[in-house]
Amino acid sequence: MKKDSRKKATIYDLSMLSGISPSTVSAVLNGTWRKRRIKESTADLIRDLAEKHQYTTNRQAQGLRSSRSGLVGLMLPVYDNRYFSSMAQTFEAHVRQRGQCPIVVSSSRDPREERETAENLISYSIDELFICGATDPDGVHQVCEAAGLKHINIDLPGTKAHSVISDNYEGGRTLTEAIIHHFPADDPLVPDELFLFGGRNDHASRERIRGFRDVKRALLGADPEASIQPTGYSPNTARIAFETFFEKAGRLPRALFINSSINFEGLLRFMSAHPHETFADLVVGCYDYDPFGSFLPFPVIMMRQDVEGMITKAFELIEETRTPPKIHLIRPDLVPPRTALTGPLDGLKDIV
Amino acid sequence: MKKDSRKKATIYDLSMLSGISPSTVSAVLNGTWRKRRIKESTADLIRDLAEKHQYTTNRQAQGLRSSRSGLVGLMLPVYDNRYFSSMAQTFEAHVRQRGQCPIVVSSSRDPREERETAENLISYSIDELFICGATDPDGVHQVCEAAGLKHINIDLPGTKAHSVISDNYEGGRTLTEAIIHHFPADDPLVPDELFLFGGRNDHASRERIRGFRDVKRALLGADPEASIQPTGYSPNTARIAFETFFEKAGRLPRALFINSSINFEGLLRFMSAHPHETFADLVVGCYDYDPFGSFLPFPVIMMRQDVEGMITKAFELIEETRTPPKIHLIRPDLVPPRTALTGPLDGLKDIV
DNA sequence: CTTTTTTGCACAATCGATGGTGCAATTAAT
DNA sequence: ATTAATTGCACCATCGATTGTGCAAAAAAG
Repeated sequence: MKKDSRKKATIYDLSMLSGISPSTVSAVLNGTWRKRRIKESTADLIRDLAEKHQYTTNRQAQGLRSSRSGLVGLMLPVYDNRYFSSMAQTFEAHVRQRGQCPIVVSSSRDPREERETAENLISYSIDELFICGATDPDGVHQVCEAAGLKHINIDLPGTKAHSVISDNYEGGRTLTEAIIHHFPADDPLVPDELFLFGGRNDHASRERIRGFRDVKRALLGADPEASIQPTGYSPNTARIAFETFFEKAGRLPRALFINSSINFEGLLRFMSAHPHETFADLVVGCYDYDPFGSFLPFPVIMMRQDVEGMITKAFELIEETRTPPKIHLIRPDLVPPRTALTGPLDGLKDIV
Repeated sequence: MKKDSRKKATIYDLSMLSGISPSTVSAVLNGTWRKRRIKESTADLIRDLAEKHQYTTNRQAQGLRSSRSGLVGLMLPVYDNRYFSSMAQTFEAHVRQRGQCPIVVSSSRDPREERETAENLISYSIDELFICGATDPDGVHQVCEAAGLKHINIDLPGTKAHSVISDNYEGGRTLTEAIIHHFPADDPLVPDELFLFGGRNDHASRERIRGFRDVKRALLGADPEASIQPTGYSPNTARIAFETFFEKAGRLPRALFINSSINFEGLLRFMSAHPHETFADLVVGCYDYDPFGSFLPFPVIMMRQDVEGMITKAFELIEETRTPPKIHLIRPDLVPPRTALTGPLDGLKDIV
């Protein structure tokens, strides 16, 4: 009876089997059947049949017709660190809860690749795009705008669409204060013992640096220009910066403000080439949270960005296209050294 | 002239504008035009027009017609740890290189959710599915099989399709040996000072445990049953196991074989509740690599699973459906303490 | 027992791209 | 100058679901 069981059943198959027209089958299965005044009994019949034949709707056909795919895109710079991977995890949970399907891609912080990635996603008729940590959010905006695609910026702000980002200035202040206060009153930090490494000339780095400087000036009385060492977002350039500093100064600073966990990995690389004693009295503040990072042999104070809060806010705002673009700040949390926070993993059932 | 510029141009638009038939336009733009004996000049004309109007093909329509979407799926248990996030990163790179689009989803180690996730991906007519770390790979296989979808298991093996997994037995042996050899000859480890925590009753855990026991018996002469403490793959159950042990024994074992970085996070949670001295002479081996984990205050020996190797092998094998299902083992690498390996992040350009 | 209203569903066009088929016009062969 | 072969492209059905429209049959109103 059934044709090749390898081919999925379609509404036409169900139509043939039941003698009911394809349009009615469709209406029943997509829930619009009441509006179309289909008899309850007819609906039941079709639903049974659909179940029996394991019918699932072909989303390509559905999407073609309705020009909505049920796909929601998230564009990330990279997957492979705790900040972005928890972003992906949280995003996915939200999307699936709305009955849609997440499609997460990375674009390597390259403006051209960002635009091409967006184009590519658009060719799949995605319904919405979350642009996270883009180097050129406004470039991506143009592409989305041209296709009439709803979109929102996360992590790094743009000027053409709403943005939801970490409160980098306040976060930078808080972290800097925590670093300074970590030193005892009888042996306090002095201005040229506290350096900021990492980041580049983007909104997040600028704001964090501004917070860093403001607090440094206020609490330590001075803020030498040289205490800011932007390195880009790469472990390797950060490593080189640490090496260079170390060779010049003969030691690391007593205290480091590291701009991201990616840059922190640069410190790890530096560490692997130097004996443990090099870090005996080091204090690190890192703008990102990584559970293992929190337990290194020296005190590591971390800022956990509120990923859940950012994603939630972004979902609220993505519908909002009437009001002029605005930047929404989400406060990050200070995480003291040796702290293991719970995360998305804790949502899973504990099966042994 | 142009209609709503918010709507993407279609082959019909280009057809109207050029006076050339849609089928010819299509042939030119999808590359089959030589086979269809289209004049070079006609092709040029259409390509110019396509460029001018920023034409991109509608993948839904294309997919509907050809029943191939260009989407390649990866199903993960979770995103949020370095092993799986590097899996996602590596997978994406391979897929994009083949001109396809990655679609990564997580399924929480829940057999039902795994099958439903697969169904959902299938409804998007994905071309291939990589099933990574699935609790019930054979269940997912059934779903794929019914839809005629090519698929392959990674990380945890199934019996119905090819599997590419870490060489858990050899890895387990190597790691156990490394732990034991980390202790000096004048104060060697004794059998009941080395415990294995984490994992559950899955293929990976069983093989690692087998390697652990074999080496332990060979090098230490005995292997008490109690030295294996499966906890499932959750930070919290692992934490509880450490707490329980600690309360009973008054201390942690001198050496730990931890089954995964997720379980290692359970140790972090335990650590946050105990003073630093508790871990003064601890040696840890962890079956997974995390750069920050490698630099904890005690020696941490890690096994890095060869994600790149596994993904590469999986892409080779997924085409191979004639031969009976086989398990392909990929050797992991031993990573000594205080080692910062490079990873996918290093592929990015270093922009400051 | 008509006329009007409501119910229940079928028909057919549509979304955009693809590929088999057919048919002029051009070129080559005889 | 015919016939045969080749070139260049148009036509049309198709993939599967959606939706506006139309039309019988059943029910309600008169």
